[in-house]
Amino acid sequence: MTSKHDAVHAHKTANRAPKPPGRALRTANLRVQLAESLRDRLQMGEWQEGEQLPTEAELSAEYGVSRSTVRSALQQLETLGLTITRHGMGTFVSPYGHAIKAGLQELRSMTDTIRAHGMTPKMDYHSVEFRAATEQEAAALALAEGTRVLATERAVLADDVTVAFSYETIPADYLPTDLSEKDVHGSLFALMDKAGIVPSTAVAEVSAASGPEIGWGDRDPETLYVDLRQIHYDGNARPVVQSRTYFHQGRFEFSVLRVR
Amino acid sequence: MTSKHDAVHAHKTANRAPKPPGRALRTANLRVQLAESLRDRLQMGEWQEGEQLPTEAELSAEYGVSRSTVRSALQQLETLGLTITRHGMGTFVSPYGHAIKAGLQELRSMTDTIRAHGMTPKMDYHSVEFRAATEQEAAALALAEGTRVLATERAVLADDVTVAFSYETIPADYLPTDLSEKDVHGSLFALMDKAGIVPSTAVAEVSAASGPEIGWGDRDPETLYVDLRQIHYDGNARPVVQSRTYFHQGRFEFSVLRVR
DNA sequence: CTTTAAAAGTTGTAAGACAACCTACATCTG
DNA sequence: CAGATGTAGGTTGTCTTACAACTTTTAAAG
Repeated sequence: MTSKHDAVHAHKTANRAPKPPGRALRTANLRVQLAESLRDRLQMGEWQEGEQLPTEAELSAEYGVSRSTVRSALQQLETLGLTITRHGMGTFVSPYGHAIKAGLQELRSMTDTIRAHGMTPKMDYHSVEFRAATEQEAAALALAEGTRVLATERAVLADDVTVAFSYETIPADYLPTDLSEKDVHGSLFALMDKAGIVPSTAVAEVSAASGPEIGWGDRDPETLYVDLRQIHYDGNARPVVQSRTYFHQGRFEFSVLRVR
Repeated sequence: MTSKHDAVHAHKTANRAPKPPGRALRTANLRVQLAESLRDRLQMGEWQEGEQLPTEAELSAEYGVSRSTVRSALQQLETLGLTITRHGMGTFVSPYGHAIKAGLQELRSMTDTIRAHGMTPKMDYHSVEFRAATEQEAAALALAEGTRVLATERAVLADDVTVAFSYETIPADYLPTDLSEKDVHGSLFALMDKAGIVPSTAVAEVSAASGPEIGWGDRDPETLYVDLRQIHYDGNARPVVQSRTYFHQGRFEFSVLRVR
């Protein structure tokens, strides 16, 4: 329709470009692109909680895709718990509040998650280092032991308050070849993006933790943390990042939207 | 096709039965029923991790539904992270291990979750009480203040080890009318099921906790807990249960499958 | 043996038709 | 008038058919 939502088709034609062989495709499916577009509009607050979305026919006309594709995208949103579709009535924004905007079930960078909470994110790098993978890391990332990895230690700040300490490990192969320690700042996802690596799934183990060995700088050793141990995978289920993040209890609550 | 998968159609015809008005439908959609059937088969381990599922055409023939419906169900599984579908190749079981069998993102009773971990669940009721809702409870459950609720305190055991303390509140209206305190045991989901209430979504807030006020009986006051505060909703997004569960750190780790 | 081409199998998208469901309004009935 | 009933229009649910796009296998050509 108008210029607003042409990204869907822009991608479609752009995919004819010579593709890097053996690499995970950016994402070919129309329905996935459409779902992402709608998800963005939802998270931008284009529709209120409980409000009805455009009908399938309207979306079909607006995006210039078939109703089948629109239905696929809408069903994806419903499966994620973002919308509720009722036979004969329409599709509505589900009323689960911020869980749909910043729920743990949706894989997003911490930067984005903090923004979704309405705060300003910042990353303070404590250390950045290329080194050989430890045995544990090699196992988690399905690498040969000793493979070079980038190891980072960062403090995550929201509105200039430290909300988490985070430790990440990424195989050096999955980063731009000319990268040096000095170039590492901001979002790690952005770096991997440049090398064509797109995390699409993650498994997170949740537990509680406390103790002086967590983090650095001025802090209370009695502090409780939510300990998130994650492994991120790309579209081909290949592990690409291992991370461990300690969220400062009380400063950054997060939610999970659970669906049947 | 054999009798094995006829449940899908059994439901279809059974839905002609006189429906209780104003009640959330059990689940009308064919695609949802099919997805549940496939999910059950996945969790029963019918296909190994990485293994290819039957093709869309095969499933269509096996279940006697159209390929569109099969696709809808498969896309639902993919959105949940249970499978990966590749253009021109097929649909495969995703290799994310136990996260797909007992991940927090899927709403299941604690009983089921413990079983999915390969352990035997048990509930020890510490107190069961009908009383008026507190202000906080009334707000969380969208009730008039003072509405009668069932309040329970339970210890959750896996293989006879206490893994969590749990506090639940359910509006009395949503339970069988003739229910008395003595009748409350085992799964609360089972009780609500009898009254036609089916939780379909939940929002869970995750944090860490510690202190002597958590739980009862013999225990170390230094113990760390993962604190899960949940509100469960039925298919019409009406809140039906409020709960707060403290998982004993180290005794019951849980995971979240995050999807983009 | 290597390269290229064709074929077969699988998922992705489109279009059209009709069923099932919901709401609102009009109409009938007592 | 009040309540039940019918009807029309809008929306989602399912099915059918067709073809495009992608992957692997097979066959043919060099």
